[in-house]
Amino acid sequence: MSLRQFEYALAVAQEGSVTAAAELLHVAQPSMSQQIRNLERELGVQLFARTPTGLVPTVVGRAFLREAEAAVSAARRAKRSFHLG
Amino acid sequence: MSLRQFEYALAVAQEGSVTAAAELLHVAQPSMSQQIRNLERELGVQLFARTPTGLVPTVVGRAFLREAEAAVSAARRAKRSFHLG
DNA sequence: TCATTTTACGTCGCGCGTAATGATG
DNA sequence: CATCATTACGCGCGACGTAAAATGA
Repeated sequence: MSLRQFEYALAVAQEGSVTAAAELLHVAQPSMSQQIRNLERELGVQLFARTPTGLVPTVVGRAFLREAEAAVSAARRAKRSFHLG
Repeated sequence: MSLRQFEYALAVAQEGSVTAAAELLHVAQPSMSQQIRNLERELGVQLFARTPTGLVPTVVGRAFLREAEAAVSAARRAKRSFHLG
């Protein structure tokens, strides 16, 4: 369970497909597909429903994505926090 | 820049030394020392001042740690988010 | 047949532990 | 010399990309 996987899941949710999310983040599409599955496997939960045209978040997926968004945002703030103080 | 590194930095800040933080998180002490340095190198900032008795956060370190805490908390909530909805 | 995801597989970076070294009182 | 951190080094896992296969309209 890594920040990178969180970013992947958020991108998939935003783009609606693994393919679009992968090119958005400049990674190979199978790599992203694999990481989404790894994340679901580790959590023991299906985050996305597979449709012929892409992936759509499940109910539990949406709950997860809200927290993942908070985690990624906080991590980005952490990365830049020293620019202020 | 990973969640694990965030947890390491928080543990070091809490415990006041790499040694204590390492045994708290059940990792070898040099491994944690290395990760702290990797984190500082990646950020380009010294997060902790080295003293003979351990490590104490710098000013920028404290700013970083606040955000890191938020990121780790959010990640933990994400991990358990599906237990509710 | 075209768009998608998934599986298979080899590679490479990196996080880890052990051991050795450095630094400080 | 005791106690801390750091450096050195090798191992193993996992994230990645390429290629091939599956699935569906």
